[in-house]
Amino acid sequence: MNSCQQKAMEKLLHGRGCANQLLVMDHTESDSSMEREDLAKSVLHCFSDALSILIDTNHEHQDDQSNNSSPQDSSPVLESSRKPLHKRGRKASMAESSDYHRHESSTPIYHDGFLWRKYGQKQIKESDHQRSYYKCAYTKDQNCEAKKQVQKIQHNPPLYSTTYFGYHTCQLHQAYATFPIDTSDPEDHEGSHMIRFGHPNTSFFSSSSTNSLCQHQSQNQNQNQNHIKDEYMTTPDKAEEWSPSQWMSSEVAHAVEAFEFNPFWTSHDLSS
DNA sequence: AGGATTTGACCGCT
DNA sequence: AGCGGTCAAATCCT
Repeated sequence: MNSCQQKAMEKLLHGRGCANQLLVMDHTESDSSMEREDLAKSVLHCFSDALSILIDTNHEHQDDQSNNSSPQDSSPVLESSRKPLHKRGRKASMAESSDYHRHESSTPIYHDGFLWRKYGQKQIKESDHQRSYYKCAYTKDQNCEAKKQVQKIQHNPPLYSTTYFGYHTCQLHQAYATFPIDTSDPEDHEGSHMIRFGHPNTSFFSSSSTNSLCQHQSQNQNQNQNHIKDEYMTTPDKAEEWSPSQWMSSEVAHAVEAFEFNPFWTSHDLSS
């Protein structure tokens, strides 16, 4: 897979993360409707970005072919992958980096499908609000260099800017795919505490007996999963009630249909 | 106790 | 020199 395909895949995976978040939100909470809309917009944004990348890549590929360039030169290399990272101090401005994307929303995006660890907060000049710095929770474990910055940019109405830098090389997204799917009797949960999350129709479970990555994730997403557990384990008949169009804008619902979007696609699915 | 967050210091870039 | 990104010790939280 070349870097642009990987970039596009990352966008799609991020979109999936947002979609997951969207799916697990308590849609009975009226005050979360704005956040749902913002997440839905993020999903659309990610799809648009992925499409743009793929279209651009296709054009570049065609250009390369017309220029008779060698096949190994046809994969554009991300600028960031060439830049050496300093151990400490300011790099070339992150916002000047080519591989970032920015979302603006009325609520800060804390839960976007990835696990983040805050590593700094700073008052930015000519801004009334502080900027928070996050890096992927698997930075050390898996050398994942994805980062994000969250900053309130407007007070009334509240507006938050979330900027993502770099790409997840961690296996978190694959952990979703490696959660065991329970094919046994749904009543038989002996020895493992099954937590169902995501789309109620997908029989998608996390188990306390899965690998450490999954455990880590399930510990750190307690808030999410607890309410999912509460909602879906106690009311299995919710499956009948689920409909994307109920709490997605029609725009998003159409996009999901158009993409035949499945929030549990794996990176393998996306790359094949 | 261990992990996450806060916060002041440090560092490189402009 | 000032600014912004990062580090790491201190502190907080569970």
